[in-house]
Amino acid sequence: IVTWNAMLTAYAQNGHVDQAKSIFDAMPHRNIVSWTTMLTGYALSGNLARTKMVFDAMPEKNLVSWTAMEDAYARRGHIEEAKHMFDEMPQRDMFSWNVILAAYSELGDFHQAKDLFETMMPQQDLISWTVMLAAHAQGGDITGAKKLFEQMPERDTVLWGAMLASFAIKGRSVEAMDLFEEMKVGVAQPDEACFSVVLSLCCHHGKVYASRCCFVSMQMDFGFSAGKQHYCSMVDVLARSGYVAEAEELVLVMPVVPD
RNA sequence: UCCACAGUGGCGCGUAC
Repeated sequence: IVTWNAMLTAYAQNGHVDQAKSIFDAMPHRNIVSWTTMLTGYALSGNLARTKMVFDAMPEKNLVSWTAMEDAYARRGHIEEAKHMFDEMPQRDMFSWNVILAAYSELGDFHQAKDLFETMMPQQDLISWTVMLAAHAQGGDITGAKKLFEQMPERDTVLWGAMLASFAIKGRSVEAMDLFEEMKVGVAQPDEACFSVVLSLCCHHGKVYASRCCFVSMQMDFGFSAGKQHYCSMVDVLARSGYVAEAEELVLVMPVVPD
């Protein structure tokens, strides 16, 4: 059953929900994991009606399936239904709390999010903090975001990335770059998303040399392979700075399909 | 008791509008 479920997941999470359904029907046995996998498969494909049908048809439900349904509504912007799931579910854990928190944040309902975070949630974890940091930044309160960041007892790469992106999006380039330098000396491990943010920042300011250093360092020092966004920034900054031939060369040699 | 398969966070792509 675990092997069948693993197959199911492979199809369902890669956009082949119809093949997943075939496997689901062909499986000798199905358990709650199989059902929940199908539920998320339909949710990922954007078919909310089918998602709900699976949820209703499940022979048994647990916290994971309730949360998956809650998340499916939240991601389609159906906050009322998501909240309803949340209210109706038999138990709650950090996942279900964070889903509803992220839903308010995503909708730009900062006050609901803040209220939930500060007074209603029984506790908060790193993910809740990251959502709130992003919510502050999204609402333009970069100072509040920074304060949250500095107060954090623990920080992971995603949280650093959220702070970095918040600075970058609000035009606080110097702080963004300082933060990135701090990461690179070993305080935290930057990932591809961090490099994307920094590259687009360098690009935006027309800093060809800095862009190039960043682009090279990402691959040489950190072992990441450049993706479409990274190439896009490099090509952009080169071309805009008059290095049209170099930009063209890069497009020709890059292992990415140009869009 | 622990270990395999399903649910939550940052940039972007895609999808939708």
